[in-house]
Amino acid sequence: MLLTSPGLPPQHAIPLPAATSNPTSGASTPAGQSSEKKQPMMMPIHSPHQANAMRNMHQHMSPTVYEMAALTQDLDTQVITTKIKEALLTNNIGQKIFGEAVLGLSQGSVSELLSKPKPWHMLSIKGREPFIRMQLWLSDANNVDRLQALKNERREASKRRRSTGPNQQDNSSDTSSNDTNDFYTSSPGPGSVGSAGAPPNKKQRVLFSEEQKEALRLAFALDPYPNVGTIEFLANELNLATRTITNWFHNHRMRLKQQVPHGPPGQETNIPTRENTNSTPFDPVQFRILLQQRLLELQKERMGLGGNNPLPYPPYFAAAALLGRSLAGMPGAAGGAAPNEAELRALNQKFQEQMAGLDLSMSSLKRERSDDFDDDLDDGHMSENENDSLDGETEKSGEFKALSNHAQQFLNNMRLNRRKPAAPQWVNPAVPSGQAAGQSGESATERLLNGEESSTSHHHHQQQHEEDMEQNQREEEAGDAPHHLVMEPEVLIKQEKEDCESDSLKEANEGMARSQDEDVASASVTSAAAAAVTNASAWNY
DNA sequence: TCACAGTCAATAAT
DNA sequence: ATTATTGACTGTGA
Repeated sequence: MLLTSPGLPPQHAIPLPAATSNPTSGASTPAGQSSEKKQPMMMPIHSPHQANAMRNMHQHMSPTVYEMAALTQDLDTQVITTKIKEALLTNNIGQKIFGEAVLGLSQGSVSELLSKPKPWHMLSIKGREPFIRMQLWLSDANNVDRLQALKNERREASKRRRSTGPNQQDNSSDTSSNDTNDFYTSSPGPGSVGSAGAPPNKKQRVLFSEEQKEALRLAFALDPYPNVGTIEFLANELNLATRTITNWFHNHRMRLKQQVPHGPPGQETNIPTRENTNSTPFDPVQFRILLQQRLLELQKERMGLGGNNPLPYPPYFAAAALLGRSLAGMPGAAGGAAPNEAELRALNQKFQEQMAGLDLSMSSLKRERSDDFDDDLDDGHMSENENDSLDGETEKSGEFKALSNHAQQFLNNMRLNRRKPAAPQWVNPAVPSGQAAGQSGESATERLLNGEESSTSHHHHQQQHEEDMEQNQREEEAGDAPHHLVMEPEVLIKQEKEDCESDSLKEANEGMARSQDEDVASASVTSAAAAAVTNASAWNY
């Protein structure tokens, strides 16, 4: 039996560099059923001793972080991160070490978590775990000391290594990792490349040029949920892989949503916000025109003129949508037929009017990567005459001739599929039926844990049916079922509204919370659990 | 296959 | 040296 010691952060994150595939899914997974598990389980368990020692609380092991994350309703992530930041700062502890040792996350992730914590109700259970860990860490008396110790340890290790020559993989202290190693040429998957053994296919992060970014932002403003046709069109225009385009859209959507968590009182920003992105279906012609303008401006700005004004975007979006709507009503535009000059001119006009008051200037004009200005906009003819394309009717013909091809076919596959984004699945409890989450096999467990009384309690109150369940469960625990805690409480916090209702949870929480100190205050994390976890030497120190 | 949530990890910026 | 940003990837679910 392996009791997963609750607080253990997802181990690794330290050792394996590239091997993204992750151990978690390891062997299991028989053929069929995919229903993988994820979450905390299976870790090597250091020290079998004490493991079961403490864990007698009603023979129920203390909740795992996952469970806590699932059962905790409402936690102020902002407060937690503030405390953490403060603690790290005053003790001179870096995000890197904190992330690795406490959260099991990389520096970048920690940074994001700390600086832009998503509100609790927006987090999935998985996403809540780091916050639970932070909370637990905060309530750990020796938290700082331990990290400090670890820090020293590492420093010495690296020092030693440096002086003793290149090889010599430190070792003593489990927590190796460290800077400068990382070449584990292991790069498993693709294989093919590698060969030379030297440059393990690095990741090579492709940087977009300002122009490309601008184009993407524009496209996003016009249609945050582009369909395949649009994606392809963009990929073509910008000379990027479609995969890259979709990645960008995904990332952008997510990151946009992530910020602006405040402003609770009414006031829903009109960020794209999922599906019904009504507005127009994205018109390549329109896109080109707008883009051209943007690029011109961009260029202008680059050449001195610092008329730059920040924040073009949010407003920009609204404007674009607006624009789109008006254009939609126009004859040829988006109609399907290649636009003629008159129309184009009209479009431009419209556009100008609409955009008149806005500031479309680039906010982030910093870091210009040496005027590669037009190299990426395919045929380059984009920027040729910067003599203010608008108004003149000269350049249109040539330019749009080229475009009409794209546009043409584009418009064809357009409007087919416009799939609506799946509903957000925050804390999707569910376990609707079938195997769903659990997968630890036995449904008994699920049922048992699921919903109300779940952990803690079985002594007091209720439940008609569970008598025997209890037993089942016991057996299971004893048996092996490592994960099993996959319980899926009826958290169902379902985004907005009703977010704080689920009484079942409340109950559970209360149950768990009985006794013990309470300095953790603000949080409703069960302090009991916290204590247990804490002294169970949970972290990676 | 798409969207999404989380993360990683290479770079940028401080 | 740290922290912030961000393109890409993995695991899920529909």
